[in-house]
Amino acid sequence: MSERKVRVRFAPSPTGPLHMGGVRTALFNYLFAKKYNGDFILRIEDTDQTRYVPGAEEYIIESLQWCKLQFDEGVSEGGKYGPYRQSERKAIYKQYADQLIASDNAYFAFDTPQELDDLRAKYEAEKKTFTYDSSIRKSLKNSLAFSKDETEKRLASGEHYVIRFKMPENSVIIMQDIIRGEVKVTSSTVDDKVLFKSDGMPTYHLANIVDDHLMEISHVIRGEEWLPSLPLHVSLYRAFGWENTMPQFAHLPLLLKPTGNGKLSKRDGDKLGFPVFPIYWPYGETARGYREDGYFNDAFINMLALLGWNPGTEQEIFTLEEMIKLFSLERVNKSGARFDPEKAKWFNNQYLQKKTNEELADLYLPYLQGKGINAGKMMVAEVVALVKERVNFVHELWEQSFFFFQAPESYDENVVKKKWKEETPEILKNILKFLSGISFENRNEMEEELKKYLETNQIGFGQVMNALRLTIVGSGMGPDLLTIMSMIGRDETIKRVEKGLETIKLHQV
RNA sequence: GGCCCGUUCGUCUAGUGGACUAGGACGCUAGGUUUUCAUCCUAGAAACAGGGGUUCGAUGCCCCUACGGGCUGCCA
Repeated sequence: MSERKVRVRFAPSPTGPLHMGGVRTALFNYLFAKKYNGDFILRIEDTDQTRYVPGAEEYIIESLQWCKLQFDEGVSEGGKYGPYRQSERKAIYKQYADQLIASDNAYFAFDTPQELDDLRAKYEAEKKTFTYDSSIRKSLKNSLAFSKDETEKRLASGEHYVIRFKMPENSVIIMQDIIRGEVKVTSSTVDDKVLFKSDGMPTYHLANIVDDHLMEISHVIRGEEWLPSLPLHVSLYRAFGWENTMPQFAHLPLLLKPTGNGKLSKRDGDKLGFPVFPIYWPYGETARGYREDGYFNDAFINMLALLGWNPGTEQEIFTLEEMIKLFSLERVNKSGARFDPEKAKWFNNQYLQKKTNEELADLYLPYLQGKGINAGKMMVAEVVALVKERVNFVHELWEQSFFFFQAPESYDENVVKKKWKEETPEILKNILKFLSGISFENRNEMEEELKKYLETNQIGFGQVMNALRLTIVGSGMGPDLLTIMSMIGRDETIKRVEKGLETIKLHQV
């Protein structure tokens, strides 16, 4: 067994906001690394200068920070395998491409993008697919087809060229994937991928092999969309002579849309009303984030972890530490996981219910201040205790508890219709007198008094409570009414009942 | 089209040849608790894609079909 230190990398491309699928890939890498006391590395794959988006790199870092996924090495942590930004490693790649040319594993190609586009279009018209491979490479413009002199001449003249991998012919490439087991592919079905671009930058394929090798990456854990290029990557390791230190591969199942077909994409969020990104993306076409939508970072991570992985028990709520302990790539599913926004809410609910009233009060206080309400923490904690089980998010606390802080501004029509009877105003007027004569200090004593009062006056409990609630809360919802009354106090209670008596009567006319 | 990967309740999943009357969770439905609403409790509906093998025995192994997904760029 190899005693190699576990080193994994998360290698996003800074082309926009990182979506939740990417966060999950980072999570699985992190869990795996920490489980084996290994290193978790951030490498920025910015080899495509045309797709670079300012702010994306910072966004990625902030997102993962919010998720509490700490890197051991990376663009901001540094490390002895740096630099960790591929654009800053530019000088490294050319020599490796040259090495492949020298060993006859790669060749120069002079076909212009336009020529290739035309070829693809021509093939398309005949319902065929153009692939730059061993069957055709000899008839295209490259150093395999040209004489040595011709190639030299073109190179010397400064003609643009790319370096393509000379994919081995007619061999069966057998690969091992930790999640999927053995995967076999006939090499002839893989095309001669570009390794080095005419702008002097490597493609992903070259850069990722070279960097993983140089950075001593032990395991490559990435999305399933990379599985088709695994034969190429394995062939590259072989061509370089690095097969004995080649990392082990694990291709994660994709995250699918909640409804319809296909993998989860940016647009789905707007359409179905849930965030696709971890945090708010502020540039260009902005996008909402889980953080801003009120999700707790640990709930978000927990939810993500269970999409494609589970420890085989019935436990569903895990701390990061528990996940690290229990994680294993062998227990990652093979099939794509459809994301369910409803279950995401449930996870947040679970985390919210676990918080203490004081913790929630601290989170709720700024929200209240935003509404212009200055309430003490003790009082808010009391309120939170009464309504927290009714909400999934901190911001939902407001609609469940606003009546502790301000009088209702309207009255629910349906409740008025159902509970506001002809005799109601008369009953409430009498209740008003009763209320001004009792203490509001103790909720239970209030109930005793009220019961006595209702009994002597021959009034039913429900008859008065529903209407009373309507005037105090504005609808038929909320926690125990006497508790609410005792908390807002006698003056406020009486004010609301009087206002209700006025307003609701007017409604009836 | 070609290549590759996959397929258990609507969704996330448990299941590693007999323990399966296929378990849990979300959601849904019904009942109970609650003066209201929500919570909570209880119950319920709900799945092995289809067909062939292999085996004494297939959810689990093999093959085919169907369906789903990914890739097919000088993108990653």
